[in-house]
Amino acid sequence: MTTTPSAKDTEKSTERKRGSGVQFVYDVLRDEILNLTLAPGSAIDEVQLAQRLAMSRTPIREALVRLAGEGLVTTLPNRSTVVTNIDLLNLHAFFDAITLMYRVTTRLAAQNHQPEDLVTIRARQAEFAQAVAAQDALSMIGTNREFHAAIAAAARNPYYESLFLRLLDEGRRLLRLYYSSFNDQLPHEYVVEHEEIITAIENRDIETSDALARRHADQIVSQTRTMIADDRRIDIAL
Amino acid sequence: MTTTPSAKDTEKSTERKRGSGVQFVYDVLRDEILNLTLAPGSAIDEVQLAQRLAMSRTPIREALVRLAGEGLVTTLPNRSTVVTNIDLLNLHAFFDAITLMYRVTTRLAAQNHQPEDLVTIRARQAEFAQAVAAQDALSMIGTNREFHAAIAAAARNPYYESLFLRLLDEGRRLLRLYYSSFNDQLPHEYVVEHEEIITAIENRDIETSDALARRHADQIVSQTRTMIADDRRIDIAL
DNA sequence: TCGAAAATTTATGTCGACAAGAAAAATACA
DNA sequence: TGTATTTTTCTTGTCGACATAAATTTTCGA
Repeated sequence: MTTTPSAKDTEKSTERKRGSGVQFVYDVLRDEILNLTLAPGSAIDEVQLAQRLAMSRTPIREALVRLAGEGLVTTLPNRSTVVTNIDLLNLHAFFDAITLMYRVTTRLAAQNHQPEDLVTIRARQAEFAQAVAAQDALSMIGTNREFHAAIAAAARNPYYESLFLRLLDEGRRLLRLYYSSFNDQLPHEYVVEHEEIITAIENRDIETSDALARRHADQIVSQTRTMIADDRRIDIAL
Repeated sequence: MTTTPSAKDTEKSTERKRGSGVQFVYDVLRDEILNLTLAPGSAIDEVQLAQRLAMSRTPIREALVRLAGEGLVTTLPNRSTVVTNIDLLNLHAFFDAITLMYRVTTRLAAQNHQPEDLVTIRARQAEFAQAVAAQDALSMIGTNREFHAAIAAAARNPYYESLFLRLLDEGRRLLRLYYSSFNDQLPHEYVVEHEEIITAIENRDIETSDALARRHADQIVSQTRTMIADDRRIDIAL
């Protein structure tokens, strides 16, 4: 575990454009955190990262500051920065907030969407349906996020959008912990619910959009709760 | 305009603890941005700031990254970072979001507050009432923020809390633009409404809390809208 | 053998410097 | 005189190095 000569080295070392350094580190770290490649609670060594990504510590630190702002890492003063733990005790706050954001963004999408938004939303839904057909649980999580992110974009409210994206990412991390038991027929129900949501948005039916989003969120929340309840053994690992 | 020998130099230069640099810059910049000491749209010169605060550019850049994450500054790639403009065109999104956050945090405070929360909330309310009595518009803005921030803390939902704080700060910046016409009897109404909200929270009356918060928010929004409508001349300055 | 204090090591926070884009200025050409 | 091009200047992005705080190890004493 000292040095990681993994298969994901990124092209040449010196072939990076000026100004892309921070963004690159940010993307890599963010992805590894959300994929649980970097375990919650694990420390992030700046020097090691600098070696691995072949750059100085400066852009790495700036990326870490950014990630800290989004709550993905936690910086202990004068100490190491660690990947933020998944807080199983405050899950109710998470579920409460994400449910509200599902509802609000869907409502506002019904109200404010432009024609091109529906094209994007349908494209995301197609990708989600494809992931479901392929029984690819990981891909489902990702494409489901993008579907709702597209709706949030159509809602035209950057404040809701940014919170919602943050919550969706947090959920992605949470589901990764428990994605093993993803072999029931629930995913197909999600596909149907997505279709209903699209129709409601298209019809600019705000109340129906709200109701559908709420039902959808409740469904997701209760399934996630079940997963967690079924799999308590992981808790002690945190 | 080159060097600014203003009256706010901060003690000696070398007397700063290790690790406090970024936080210090962050606090200074944040305050100056919210007070409009740094005008929206104005560029931030890293070198000049480094000279003024007597430190290297590194901690300043990290503070800027943090501020960018909160939307207070905007970083143009390979270009200067500027204080984020107040977007008067998307105000409806702002009002929508802040109204919802007023409601949600007040609801949840009624539901989740602990005894010590009420002590804090009452203290903040006393400070607000004092600002109103003193006719100090600037202090009203600040103490009003702290009052609602205390309620948000009692709501025990960090997701709502962080969004709400961000919105309250944005509102503080907005009101600064228009705080001149603050000489009517409205502030006293706010004091009364605050008292009613406290009572509803204390009684754990969720629905009343919600209704009061909504009315309070509508009041604030409509007053702000009026201010803006009365004072269009500033728009061209942006 | 155990515990406390001192020394060492490790990693972070900060610094000054250099290089590469972008804006501004200067020059050349029509 | 106006426009295009080159040059200069200026600011940002990145780097390597040093200093300091915390963790770790070592040493000393009871």
